[in-house]
Formats: sequence, C-alpha cells, structure tokens
Amino acid sequence: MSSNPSAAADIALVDALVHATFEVTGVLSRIGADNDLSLTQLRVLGILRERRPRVTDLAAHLGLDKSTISGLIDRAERRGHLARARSEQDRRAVEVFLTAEGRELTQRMYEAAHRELLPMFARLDVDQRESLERLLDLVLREE
Amino acid sequence: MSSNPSAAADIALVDALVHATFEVTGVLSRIGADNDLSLTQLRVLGILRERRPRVTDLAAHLGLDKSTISGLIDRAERRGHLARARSEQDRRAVEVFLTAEGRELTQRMYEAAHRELLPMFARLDVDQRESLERLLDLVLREE
DNA sequence: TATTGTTATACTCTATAACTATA
DNA sequence: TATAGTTATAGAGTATAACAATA
Repeated sequence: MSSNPSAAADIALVDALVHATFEVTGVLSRIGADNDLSLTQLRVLGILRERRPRVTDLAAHLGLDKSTISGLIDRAERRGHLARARSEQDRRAVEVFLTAEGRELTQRMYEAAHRELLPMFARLDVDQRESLERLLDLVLREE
Repeated sequence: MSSNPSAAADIALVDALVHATFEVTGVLSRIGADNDLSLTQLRVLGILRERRPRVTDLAAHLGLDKSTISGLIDRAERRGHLARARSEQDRRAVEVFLTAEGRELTQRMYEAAHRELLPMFARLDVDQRESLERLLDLVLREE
C-alpha cells in the first residue's frame, strides 16, 4: 500500500517532469511549424546534425517503424533537406545525411530553440542552472 | 558576440532539457500505443482528468486548431472515452468530459506513466530528487 | 459583427503486410 | 534464412477555408 514517505514527493517530481516535457514540446513544435516542419521532421534533422545513421538506426532512435522513416525521408529529400546514400559496408543499408541546405535550416532551428527555451530559466541563478543541469545529466546518463 | 561566460553552460542546460523531453515523450508514446492511443489522445485524456474544458480551451491548451480538436473528440467519443455537452452559459460552446470508462483508462495510464518514469530517478537520492523538483517548479511557474 | 464549433478537403504521419535485394 | 529498405494500404493527425448557430 505504498507507505513510503517520499512516494508523494516522487509523484510531484514525475508530474513536474511531464509538465516540463509538454512545455518544451510546444516550443519545438512551433519552431518546426514556423519552418513548415512537423516535430518528427525536426527531430530527424536534429539527429542528422551530428550523425549519418542508416534507416534502421533512425527507426530505433525515434521509436518508429522503418516504413514510417522511409516516408519521412522521401518527403524531406524531395524538399532538399537531406539525401540518401547506399552503404559501402552493407549494400542493403541506406545512410541518411543532411544536404548543405538542410544543415543551414537545422542550424537556424537549433538556434531558435535555444533562444526561445532559455527564457524558461530566467528565474534561476547561475548556481541553480548548474545544479539543474547536473541533475538532468544524472537522470539521462546511459547505463 | 556573446562573451558571457555562462553561455556555454546554458547551451548544455537547454540540450539536457530537450534530451529529457524526448525521453519522456518516448515513454508516454509507448504507454499510449499500448492502449491504442496517440500521444495527442493521451494528452487530451490527461487534461480531462482534472478539467471540463470547452473545445476552444482544449485547442489553446494543446496548441492545435479547433477543427483538429473536433476530429480528436469525434474519435475518442466514438470509442466511449469522453462525451460532449452543450454549455448552459453559452449555447455556442461545447464542454468535453471523461466518461466513467475513459476515467478508468486515464487513471491506468497515469499510474503506468509514474511506474515507468520513476526509474529515471534511480540515481538520485532523496535530497537530489527534492532539489530537482524545486528547480523544475521554478522553471514552470506561471508568471 | 464576432465567436464557437463542425465539416470538407488535402496533406502528413503512422503501422501492418507483402515485397526485393543483399548478407 | 535473416536483415535492410521500399511500397501499398488504411486510418489517424493536422491546418485551412467555408459554413451554421449563437452572442
């Protein structure tokens, strides 16, 4: 029956994290929409900013079916944001990467995201920001 | 040219928050999918858990067009999760609320979300959890 | 006149199933 | 045989424009 005294505090913590999640999602969705992109397309570009994944990697990363990724890539490729290349190591695989144009767009949105999300921390001083980042890193650390 | 010495730290902080956002979104999406619901439908039910909003309120809350809300409500109503009622105060408006069945489903998913998100904090002790919750509350405080 | 909600329309997003090519 | 990716299909999610009812 959960008589753990910190159970109520844990509920509040999860609620706060979920609340923050929806706030951030709203900002990112709007930035995507300003550039005629869905949140999913924005995420694809964000991943490609630092990686050259195969279709299967993208599917795993986003938690979507590979057929869904095919469609997303089709539309982004048609718009000139990214391109496909057959893998040299495995001729079945297809690597996905940003075009120069896609990289510029991605960088612009990345900067917009920072510009628009930073005000969320206006009430935190330097020590509190550092503390928050350290705690989030602990939460996100890969096991 | 941003020679602010804490600019780099702020970038890392925003990155961490965005990363956490996608982690949480992934968990919530999976819980929704387990119940044959999109993330948006899950959010609608989550809002109705504590409110009886009008269609326009839902649209504002979710950042979606009212026509999109109409469709979401249609499908959820057809499945018996929620219902519509004409407002008494304003005969143009429509109030949306959970059915008993929808409330049970929502509660089950709410509990699943806590059960699955809580392990994210496994590396934090009680003081750190309290600290994180306080900082998130500061970030989320409505002005 | 302005606001609330619905409908028609046109895309995008998404998963499932069936397929081709490569390993 | 198993894996990587695509395509066909069907349904959900989404915005825009046009509309009816009410304020």
